[in-house]
Amino acid sequence: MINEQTSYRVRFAPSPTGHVHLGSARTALYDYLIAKKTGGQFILRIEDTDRKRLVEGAEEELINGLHWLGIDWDEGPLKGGPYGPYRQSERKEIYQKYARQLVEKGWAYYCFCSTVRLKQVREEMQKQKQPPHYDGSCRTISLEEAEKRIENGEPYVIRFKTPKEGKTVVNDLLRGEITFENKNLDDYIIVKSDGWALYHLAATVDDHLMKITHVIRGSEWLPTSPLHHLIWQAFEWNEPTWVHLSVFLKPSGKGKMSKREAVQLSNDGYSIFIKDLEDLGYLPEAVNNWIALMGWSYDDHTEYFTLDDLVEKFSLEKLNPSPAAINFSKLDHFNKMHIKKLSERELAERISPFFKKNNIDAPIDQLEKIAPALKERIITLDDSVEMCEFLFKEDISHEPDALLIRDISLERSKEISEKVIEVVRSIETWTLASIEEQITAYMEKEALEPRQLLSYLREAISGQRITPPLFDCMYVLGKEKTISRLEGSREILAAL
RNA sequence: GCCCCCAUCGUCUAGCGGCCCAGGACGUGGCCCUCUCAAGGCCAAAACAGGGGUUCGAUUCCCCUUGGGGGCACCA
Repeated sequence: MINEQTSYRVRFAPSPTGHVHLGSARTALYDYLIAKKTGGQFILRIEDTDRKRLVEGAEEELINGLHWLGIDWDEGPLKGGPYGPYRQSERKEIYQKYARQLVEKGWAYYCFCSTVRLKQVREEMQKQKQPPHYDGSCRTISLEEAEKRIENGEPYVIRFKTPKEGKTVVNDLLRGEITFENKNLDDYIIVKSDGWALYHLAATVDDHLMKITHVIRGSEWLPTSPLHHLIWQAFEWNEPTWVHLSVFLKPSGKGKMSKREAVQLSNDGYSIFIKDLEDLGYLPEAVNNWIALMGWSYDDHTEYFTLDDLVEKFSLEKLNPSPAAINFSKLDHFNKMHIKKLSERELAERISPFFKKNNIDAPIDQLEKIAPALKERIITLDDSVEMCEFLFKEDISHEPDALLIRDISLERSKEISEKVIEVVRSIETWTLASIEEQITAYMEKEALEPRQLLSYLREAISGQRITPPLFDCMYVLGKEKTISRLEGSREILAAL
């Protein structure tokens, strides 16, 4: 049963019915990693057979999300491939053909029960404390009679004829053998009355036709896995290796993510949707690193991974089957780590869009100069705007009181605000080193503490209480602008 | 109600019978460094759900209980 093939063919098969969330992204990532690692192929397949649930733009969002994360597929939409089409909505006839095969082999049957009757049956079963299953009343209809009724235009579905006795054993890579009593299984519908195949049939047929060796999917599929196993057997096809991933729980660890929690999260500056993460200032590198480690580990201490590292180190055997609570402070941590690893130029390029979004004209070259200081202190990319927008704005404002130098008289403050301008003027070569040297010398001369003079200068040139290191700020601001801001502050003080 | 899965610090996890009076990371607290904010350094508190077995020896294997999660659609 275990697949001996060394290069894996895996598929990520989302349905375009909403936003892509962390759980799907992690499945896609694992698919990508194991395909790359084994020199196999990663197939993207769109499962859009339920026409009613389609959401406009969802497929585009999905593709953008994967691109942003750097997860590229070998076969699928946009790329094509030898086993296409890769959109299930374009494969309707294929599923019908195989469904018919199942009927002919006696593994499936036509069912003419109305939804009204089905509902009644279910309710009756529940009243009797039985699993709410189909009662199998159409099982006994002969193929001949069924075909006649179909010809007469009677609506029908196709059901899988699940054995009533015995057991079905599914082999999961992480959990081993899982045994299900057939009597607890249902005669699941595999083709709807509109002629579209349901997941169970469509995915099985596609996985076979696309030569998938390993199916990596969420553990919400575990309860229907015996059905899938049975369908594979009915076709006498070689089953892929099943890997059911754990689910993600909400940050508290109690229950899975609900809509309410998702809203609460976005109020806190977080999101479980991939499309939001970019705008929130997260790096795809960090997101990958973070989700990779939710349910997988490499050893007892390594935590920092690039995508390439992951490709090299990833293995299905180290997957953890237990559910994992989402921990956003860990995302922040990884974001900091990956920001630090960025070159100054790269960081400048990545934060630039956030300045644009805030209508601040921040030249890349300037951003690059402040990048070293920024690297050490921003958590998300957008933090950089708040921290150094004053460098690029024309006007800044002050609370007059904030300009007062601590522990000295107002007169002395005024005097220093005057003199320090001369010191700055006298700096001939505007470099980080000379700025620091001259200011420090002046500070000593006046017997001022750093917390006095430098705090004043910080407020004077920025209007902010928190900035990157002062000398870096002055350096990037430029001599002229520094002087004019010091003059502005001097005026405010003089008026007090 | 029925079926299935899971179970180590608050959280993510290492551990696949003795290396473990349980290791790492995030977060938390303290100290040092310091021009703000960070970063960095050092230190601390913090876990094997409970009960039975198996074994010379269980966090590791088995069973039960409890707890948590998932599923029971003409959705995936």
